Amino acid sequence: MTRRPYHREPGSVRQHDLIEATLECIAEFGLAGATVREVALKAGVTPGLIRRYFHTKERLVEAAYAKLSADMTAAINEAVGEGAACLRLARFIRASLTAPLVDAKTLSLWAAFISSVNIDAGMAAIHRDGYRGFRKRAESLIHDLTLERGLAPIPALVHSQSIAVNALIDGLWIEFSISPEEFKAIDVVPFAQECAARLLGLEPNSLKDK
Amino acid sequence: MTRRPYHREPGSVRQHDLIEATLECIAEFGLAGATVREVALKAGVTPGLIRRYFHTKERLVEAAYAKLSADMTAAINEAVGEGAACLRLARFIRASLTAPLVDAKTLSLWAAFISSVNIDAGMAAIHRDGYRGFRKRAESLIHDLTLERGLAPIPALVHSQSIAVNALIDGLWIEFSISPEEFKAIDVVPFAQECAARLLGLEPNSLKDK
DNA sequence: ATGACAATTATTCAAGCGTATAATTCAACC
DNA sequence: GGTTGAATTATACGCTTGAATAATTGTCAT
Repeated sequence: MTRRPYHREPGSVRQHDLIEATLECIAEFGLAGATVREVALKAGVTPGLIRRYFHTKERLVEAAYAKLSADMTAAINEAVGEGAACLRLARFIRASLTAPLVDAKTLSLWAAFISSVNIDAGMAAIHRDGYRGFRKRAESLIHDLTLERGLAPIPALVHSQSIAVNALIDGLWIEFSISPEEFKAIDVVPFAQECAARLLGLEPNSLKDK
Repeated sequence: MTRRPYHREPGSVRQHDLIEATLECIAEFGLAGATVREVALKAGVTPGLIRRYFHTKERLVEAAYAKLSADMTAAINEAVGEGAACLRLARFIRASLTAPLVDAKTLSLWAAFISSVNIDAGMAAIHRDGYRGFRKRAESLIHDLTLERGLAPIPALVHSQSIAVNALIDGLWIEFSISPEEFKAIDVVPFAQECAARLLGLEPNSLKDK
């Protein structure tokens, strides 16, 4: 048996690699398959480093969830960009319903983490943070859109509209991520944009981004 | 150490108890926490019985997923009942968005199973069966509703409408199951019924069941 | 140069896992 | 009323797990 070559890396790189390896392991083998040995192997290090940088496996998994949540948020934020509210909302819908967000592995990861939200208080806290941001962003887009149409935003109405649009997007995201082959016939992005327009009482083609 | 009293039960009772105990364990401790010992303890039997009735733990978990899927389907089917299509669809929405379907533990279970659909072929097959039935039922309700309005159902349109309504319901189901306290201000059933009416191009109050 | 120290690897440990098998219990049959 | 056999319990086994600790390596200040 030969000793693994000793190789130093900055702590931030090690943490990043371990988190990424954890996400890959969970996506491939499930939460139970993300063992310290498997994660370390995939990250190209020794299991002891997990203890060094995350103290326990539990904290590593929490960090991985936080990373996934942040990555998904960032992907959408980046896609939304600047411009008219109707255009930003259309881009918001597009980003939510195309790769990399729509992806079987991403859905597996999301489901694995969601399943532990009711079990683990730490995971629940991470979930709360990420999800609230997601909802608030949709709400602010719809708020801006209302202003753009020359109407006075009624907070309660904006709130409920954002819940409806978010639910529609979430549901489509799940269905298309989990069984893309079942919905081949539908072009999900324009379809979702039209549905959202209906929910908001807009003309069907007012939420296109292309 | 005292020997557990020997108590015979019909095989069907044993299977039912073990499946129920498995679901409880997964809801409480996650998939990884549903060990043969914990499940047997909760079912009031000895771990050996799992092997006897399900051969492996894997098959027990698959049976538990099938049971959850069947239970959810049955709860909705029972609630839909008979009557006018608009009434049945309204009841379909109500049943999907109230207890026992809307429940934190049910969501935990569902997420745990979904997270293993991409990993385990057996789970994928069970998922496919259950989910297809769910989609087909919504589709047939919308089909009947179209006829009821005196229109000729266009298959592609019915199909896409059912996808949209299903997505809306799924999304609301998840949001309300996972954080009911965040949406206290909204009466989800009439809200969902109005949203579905919008998606289908109906008048807002045409999908009420009460 | 070298000694201290942090980073990394290697080893060890007790606990818990799924499974396999052996030992018991009870009811039904002849 | 023994006997057989299925249902149940109990025990044993090999393996994997997360964690703890020991051994090693390289860097950097002095």
